[in-house]
Amino acid sequence: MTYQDASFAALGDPTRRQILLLLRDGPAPVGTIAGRFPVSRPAISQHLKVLKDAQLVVVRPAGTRRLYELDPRGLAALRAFFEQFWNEALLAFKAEVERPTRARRRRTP
Amino acid sequence: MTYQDASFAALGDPTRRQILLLLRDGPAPVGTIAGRFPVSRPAISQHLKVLKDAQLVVVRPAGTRRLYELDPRGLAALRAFFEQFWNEALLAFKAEVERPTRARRRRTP
DNA sequence: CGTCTTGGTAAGTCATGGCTTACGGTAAGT
DNA sequence: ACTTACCGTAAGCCATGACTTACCAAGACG
Repeated sequence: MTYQDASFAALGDPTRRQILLLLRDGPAPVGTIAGRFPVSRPAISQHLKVLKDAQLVVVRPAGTRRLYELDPRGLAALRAFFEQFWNEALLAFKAEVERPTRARRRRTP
Repeated sequence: MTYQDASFAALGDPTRRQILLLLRDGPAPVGTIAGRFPVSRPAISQHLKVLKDAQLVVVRPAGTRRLYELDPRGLAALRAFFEQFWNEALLAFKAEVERPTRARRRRTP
């Protein structure tokens, strides 16, 4: 499984998306993150593992705690993918619209 | 469930992402799409339903066939979300780096 | 009309994934 | 050294979801 596949799969879960949104405010330890969600701490640990495997977050040990923060690598990759797809889709739309006016009648003939 | 939730969930499946990539080349009927994948036609129909509910594709009946094509609405929404998230994440990174030089020693004191 | 093509839906199977509790392991504080 | 705080992992449960086959509706076409 590529990192991109893993990233999209990771984004499929609402809790994981919320975690990413939360981490925009800066690094946070597991306990703090878990405190914001109605699920157990191990559940959050598992989500963080998925996000880490997808290169969407990185860990940094700090004493007995582990600080998680956003990983620019995965985020940049996702953004690039979207940007490219969007552009190509736009081209397709244009080509569609500008297609040699086929049966494009005003009023009824 | 919001359209955005539905969109991200829809992107979680590799086959559905492939379908979207395929539809960049323009509208296609179900049979043609199904022919490109190693799964049955009903499976594709179900995937298309998910994509439609997520506003990522639209259907247009054409005789006995149904042409599926990309839906700019959902795609634009996703792109906007990513763009915003990326920008905010960038700000967070900057704030992180430019934080009042805390214990930033050159060489060892 | 009858038939053939096209495709959506129902029902059932099976794997996956998200959750929980229980446990173990490491660093900090006394 | 003993205890406490923090967190990852294992094991098991259960809902969800991706797939199959079977069936049915509707437009094209002789």
